[in-house]
Amino acid sequence: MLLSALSNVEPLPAVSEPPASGGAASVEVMADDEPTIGLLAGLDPAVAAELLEQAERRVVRADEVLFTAGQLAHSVHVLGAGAAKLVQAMPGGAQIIVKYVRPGEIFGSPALLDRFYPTDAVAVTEGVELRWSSQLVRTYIDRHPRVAFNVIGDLEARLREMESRLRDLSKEPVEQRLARAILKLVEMFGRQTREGVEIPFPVSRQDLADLIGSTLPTVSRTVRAWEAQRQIRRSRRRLVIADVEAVARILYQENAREPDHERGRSRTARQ
Amino acid sequence: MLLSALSNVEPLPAVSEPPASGGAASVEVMADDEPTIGLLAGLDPAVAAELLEQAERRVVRADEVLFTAGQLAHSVHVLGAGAAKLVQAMPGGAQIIVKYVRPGEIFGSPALLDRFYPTDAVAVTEGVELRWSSQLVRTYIDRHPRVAFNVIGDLEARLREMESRLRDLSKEPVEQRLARAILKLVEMFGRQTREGVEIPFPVSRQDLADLIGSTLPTVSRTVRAWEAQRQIRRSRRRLVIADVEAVARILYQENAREPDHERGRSRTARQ
DNA sequence: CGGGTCGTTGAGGGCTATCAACAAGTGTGG
DNA sequence: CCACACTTGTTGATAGCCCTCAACGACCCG
Repeated sequence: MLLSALSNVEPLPAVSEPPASGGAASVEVMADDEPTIGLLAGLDPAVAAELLEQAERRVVRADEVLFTAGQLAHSVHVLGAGAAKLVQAMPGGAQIIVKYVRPGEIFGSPALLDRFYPTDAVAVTEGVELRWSSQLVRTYIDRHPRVAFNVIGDLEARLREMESRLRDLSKEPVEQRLARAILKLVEMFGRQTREGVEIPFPVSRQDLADLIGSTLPTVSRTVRAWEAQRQIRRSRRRLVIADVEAVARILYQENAREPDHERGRSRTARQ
Repeated sequence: MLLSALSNVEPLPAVSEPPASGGAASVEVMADDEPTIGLLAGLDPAVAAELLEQAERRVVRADEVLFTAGQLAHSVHVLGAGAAKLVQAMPGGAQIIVKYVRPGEIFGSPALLDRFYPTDAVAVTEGVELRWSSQLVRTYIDRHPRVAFNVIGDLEARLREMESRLRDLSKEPVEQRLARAILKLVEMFGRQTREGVEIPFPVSRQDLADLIGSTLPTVSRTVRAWEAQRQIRRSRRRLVIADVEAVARILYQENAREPDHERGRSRTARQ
């Protein structure tokens, strides 16, 4: 009964490593419609199916809050479909978007350690959420170490992603940070349409600002300029990237001051 | 033979959760001299001892490179003593310090997944490094799931730390970021001396800049001002924080615009 | 004591946050 | 279906933080 549309996931592709997600702008558009659930990767198909069956499935509406920061984390979450954002509110009302979550990615993993959720999680589209009680996952980890590796892999990937964002935030101007953020969205969620690549959920200017650590007016101006150059369009609150490569090219404009021909890094080169 | 000074760690304190390391400025100074090795937490003492014995121990000099970014990660690392920094070089020669590592913390965990080290690791003091081949750790994870939880816990903690830094970097001016960074160093490495709390290894202005995403001259100016106010001193290349509370107070100066009395967040409040 | 690294300080200007007012889009109820 | 309220986005003006460039001083090590 809990098992429904998703039971067809059973024949899992074995051990599919998540893409390395390096800092470079590998411009690709998401292909698969059926999410690869990181947590189940590489498991004996029977075990995977069993674990999948025990997930609590739930349809979520857009803008629904999946959990909030500070709650005791009781379960581990994965999206079966849809998308969500992890948001951290700051004193004063500002907020940052820590991450967009796509189907298959684990979130809420602090549950495994009986910690508190560090962020709010908000669905940005209608979708399907799978939840496992932390206790259950722990028993699976005990019996199937592969599950632990899958969690570790996911956390490592997120850590790499955060490191990369930290780097960008420190050293790149808004324009490039914004380009990078959009390219990342394309890579994670982009759907090819006739008009270009579409991000299939609303992304407001404020969202973009919260993603790159900037402000609404600044983001607006920048995006506007790109709209004027026909690189980006907007159709009913959704971003459509008409010319992905043009956006990617922004990353290399005027940036990358030549790496300083001296052997030892000169002083100014370090910053 | 490999087993030497560290064998006395055997009677481990059970299940010591690492401190939550929240965003707030809990001003405390490190107390324990014998590191609690996260990887071994909560294990049967016999197993812990066994695993500890299998570590490859190595004395490292200050400034020694423990591994470099891009290398295939063959082992999981922990410091038995000393301190290290994880550094990510950026095109153009700039770099950022991703993290300072203290004794007991796991680093180089990508090894578990046969990935590549994402950063350079450089010792900042003489110290002791423990290494386990990734293969060995994996067999321990298979047999003792607690090891996996320890890794997960460590990664979670780092993720929280990164989120917190991302938040600060987005929204705080240099002065406060700097104060926060210094307080963090105090919390992680600070030793109480007669003159104040000392960070027991050299931290250059450039290091501080790389830590907060700023530049050497700016950091220099700021720190200089604090030195003039006797909050901070320097003795042979080491930071000494004379008045920790004064530094902590900087976090609250002029910051924290009042949280907006309206019920719904006003527009400007979000940014 | 000399070279090199690291730190200090000044001047200048660009980027972008901030403030503010208006426009456009979206959804709702009459 | 239109009008209205509300949210979201646009655009201008301004200020100021901090990066950049640059030159000099201090410290450390051989």
